[in-house]
Amino acid sequence: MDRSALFQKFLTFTSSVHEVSHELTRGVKNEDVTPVQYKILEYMMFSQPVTPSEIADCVDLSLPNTSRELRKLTEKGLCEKTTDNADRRRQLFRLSADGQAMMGRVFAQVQQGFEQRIDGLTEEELQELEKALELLQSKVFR
Amino acid sequence: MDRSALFQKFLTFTSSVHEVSHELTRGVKNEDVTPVQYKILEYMMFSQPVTPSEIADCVDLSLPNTSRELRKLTEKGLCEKTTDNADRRRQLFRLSADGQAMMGRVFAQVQQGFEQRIDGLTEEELQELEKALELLQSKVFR
DNA sequence: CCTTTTTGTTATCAAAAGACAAGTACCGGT
DNA sequence: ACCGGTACTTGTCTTTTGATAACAAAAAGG
Repeated sequence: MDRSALFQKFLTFTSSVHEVSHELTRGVKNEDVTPVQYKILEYMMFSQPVTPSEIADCVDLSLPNTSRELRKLTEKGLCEKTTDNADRRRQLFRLSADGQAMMGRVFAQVQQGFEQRIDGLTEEELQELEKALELLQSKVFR
Repeated sequence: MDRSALFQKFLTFTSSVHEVSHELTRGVKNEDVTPVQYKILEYMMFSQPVTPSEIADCVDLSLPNTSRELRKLTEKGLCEKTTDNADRRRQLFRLSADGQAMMGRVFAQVQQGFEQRIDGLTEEELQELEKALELLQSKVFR
């Protein structure tokens, strides 16, 4: 196997993935959140509740800046803050009803774009697709 | 096939791809370019020469801001500007020797990270990998 | 108690990025 | 030669993001 050729394919592939996901989330700009704020909300969709430290780690933001953006999101009514009673230094953030609703809209749009892309594929092709996703996920993108 | 389940896998997959490519290009911050400037240089690696309009389209930047960033990159000696003689309104940008060298370093580092990830895979697994990349590229990320 | 450490917030400042108005130079057609 | 459109540049202003110092509150461990 020619490793360099494989690497080339890897490069164009990742570039395509970026392009497509950018394309799919394009409509997010309608909503009143900045890119960084969106990343935070997206992260909160997967794990809730979260502390500022966790967000800072995963979204690659300093703690002070994370705190600032969380405050802005809270002011916009997209997330809510509570104090952890087990350790009162820790603050727990979760999406508010509005935040849930907004991210729901975004994901629905992304899903629709995805469905459109795989529209017309046979059942067999879908199965191959799933296998390919799992394979790459387990062997390269982990 | 459960489309929702497939969509879920798609989501976690793209998120993993982002994470990994972020991880692989982490060292770029050593070089003296901003993220936007890096995207421009990366684009120039694939197609050269390019006009400001093409860059603006592909990197999703307004023309004035593209022009500004290209000026900065030129001042840093990372790219060069020439006028298209066929149409003297058009400006052609290409990487300078320094720019080529820098992007070469970055790509070498990315390649090394990639090799490391696929290290230990058998010849057969590599073949499967290639197939999977091609499949996803052709059916979803196009 | 009394440090020390952890967790988070606030306040600034600077750099990067986005938006937009205005201007220059060139092309293509008339 | 003129005119409308294209390609790009310049200048300016705002917002977003990044970095850092200083602070407060709670926990952890003597």
